[in-house]
Amino acid sequence: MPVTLKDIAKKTGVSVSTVSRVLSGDKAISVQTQQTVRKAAKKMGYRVNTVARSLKMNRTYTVGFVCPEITNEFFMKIAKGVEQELKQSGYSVIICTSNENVEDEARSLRILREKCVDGMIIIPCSNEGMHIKELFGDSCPVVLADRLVDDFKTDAVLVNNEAASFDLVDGLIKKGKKRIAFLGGNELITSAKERFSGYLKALKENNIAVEPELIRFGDFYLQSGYDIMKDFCEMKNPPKEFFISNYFMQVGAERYLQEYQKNKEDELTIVGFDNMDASPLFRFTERTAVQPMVAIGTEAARLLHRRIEGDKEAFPLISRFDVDWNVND
Amino acid sequence: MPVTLKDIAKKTGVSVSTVSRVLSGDKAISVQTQQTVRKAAKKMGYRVNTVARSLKMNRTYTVGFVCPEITNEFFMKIAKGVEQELKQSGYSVIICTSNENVEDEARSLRILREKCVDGMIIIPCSNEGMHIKELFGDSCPVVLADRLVDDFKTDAVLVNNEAASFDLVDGLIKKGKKRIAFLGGNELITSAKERFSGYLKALKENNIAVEPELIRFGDFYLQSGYDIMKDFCEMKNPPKEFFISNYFMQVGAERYLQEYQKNKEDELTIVGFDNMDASPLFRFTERTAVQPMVAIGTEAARLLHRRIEGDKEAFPLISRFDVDWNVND
DNA sequence: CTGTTAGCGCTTTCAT
DNA sequence: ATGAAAGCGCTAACAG
Repeated sequence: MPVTLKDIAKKTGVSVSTVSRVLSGDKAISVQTQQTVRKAAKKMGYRVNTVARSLKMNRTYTVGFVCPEITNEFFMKIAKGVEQELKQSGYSVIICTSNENVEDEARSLRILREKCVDGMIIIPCSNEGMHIKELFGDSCPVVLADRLVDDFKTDAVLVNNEAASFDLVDGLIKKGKKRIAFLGGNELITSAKERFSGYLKALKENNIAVEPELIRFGDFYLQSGYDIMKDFCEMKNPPKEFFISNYFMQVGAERYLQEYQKNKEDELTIVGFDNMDASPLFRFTERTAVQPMVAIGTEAARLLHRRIEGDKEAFPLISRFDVDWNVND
Repeated sequence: MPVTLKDIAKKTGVSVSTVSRVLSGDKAISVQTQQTVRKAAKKMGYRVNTVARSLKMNRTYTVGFVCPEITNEFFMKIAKGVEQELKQSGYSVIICTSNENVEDEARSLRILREKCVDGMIIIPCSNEGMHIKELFGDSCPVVLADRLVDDFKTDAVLVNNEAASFDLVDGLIKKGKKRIAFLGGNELITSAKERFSGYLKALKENNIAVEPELIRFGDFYLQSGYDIMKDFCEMKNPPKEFFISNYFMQVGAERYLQEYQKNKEDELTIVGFDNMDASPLFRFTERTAVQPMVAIGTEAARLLHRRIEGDKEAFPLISRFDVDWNVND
């Protein structure tokens, strides 16, 4: 049985409230008593029961983080930023997954709601936000990261997707490339949409006609990158330049090329989003826009913290980071 | 303000205890009352407050998961197994990081202890276990994953490291290779030690003398793989076969080779542990032992669950998985 | 400076 | 079948 304040009170002969005061650093206690209590607490191995404290204070010092997939390095870098930042203010983070579907997402949100988290950081798995609004709308602050939802306006932290993908595609065009294939992410998702806009904008500004057969959408995961790259390569007149919307689709695309194109002397070029530890091993990926993943998490955490503390300013606040640039080789 | 049982009681004219009974599925309540209460609860948007429930029941239905680094795909696959499995029994998981140091690990453990988790799954960052024992030793079940600690015997789930690395090294030797370099992980860590034993055993059984200059230990992270590979390649008489102790060190080693050896026609061969999405892009890695990462998590979770439910059988229980084999190309 | 008291929201005997 | 009452461990007025 864990030691409680009562046990310490009994042992030291003071009241429970005095023990509570000492242990929560109340200065208005005689040095004498402080010492006695602290010593006893230490000796008895006292650990505060935060469940009881939370019930009393109506504050759990816990925030929820929901993302589509927990083994995804991109999401976890954001989670790392969140955790690092919030830890400093005494919060812990419960990480939940939506497994890329709205039902699981809603389930996770419900659990977190019942655990009485003080705030939520969500990387939504779709463009739907009603379930978020219903559960947390007016009771607990919510910050979105990486993506927005259509039907719930709240604080969010993202990157300048359109500008970055414009720059990437425009760069290829300036080098004389005109047939640039587009490997998109899940079309429901903000970042996929915005990166596509950037692509279109670059073509338009350079007066290049859109070729619908050069545009394909996947789901931001490896297999879709593999499959789409395969389809492109099997066209009668395959493109040689590619914009790939995220890291995992790059891995898939590079794997396809590695398996089936290794002996061909084609000069293929890939540009796209993000850069991870293994990226320098990619053979065709040339230039990438790299999101400041940890910083996205840190910023989302800061924003959330402000809201938890009661800051009502400029709601909703959408914060956009610029990407960094990476050149391979 | 969230709706409480009291609110529902007031609204429906029954007592708080009746509402509680209905909502926790007690059958000994008139169908009439059940309906009324349920309807009211739904209409008012009632959500149980698990903080209060936990305090009363002395059970939080929360377990802690502590690992050295949250952005590490290997650890997160284990976490995924844990989360998937435990979710089915109504538990949620708080994931914390030790940042690869014992102080942070102890800090995380303390927080989890204060949050009154029902159990712990730990991937320890070193061979030290006293802080774990002191905090949880007799109050709350602890299962270790991937690694053991020296001074605290408890349930654990690992793989057959020695046998796997023996097989890998022996395989190279049988192909006539005699100078196999060893790139080790953090020497404090079980898996690093056991993989080294397997290497030594393979040399010994094949009557090959150990060459100390072919043995180097890193820390299981990319940079150490890079650095050690560099050192090996800069020897007067560099080895051509390598055993690399984990995936991240493989990435580092492959990156070094990619940067500095790309035009040389050396026939280098790498074997080692684990296989991730990007592994097929590795140029030199030939054969790997792949740990069933998700299954390790699942098993650890099952074990923990049994202990939480009070199973005292055969303590401590050490469960070892066999690895799978992967051949590149 | 310290003790007494009340109560956070819930579950659970014990009555009835 | 239902209600009254106690209490989980803690904090916070309010007294003194």
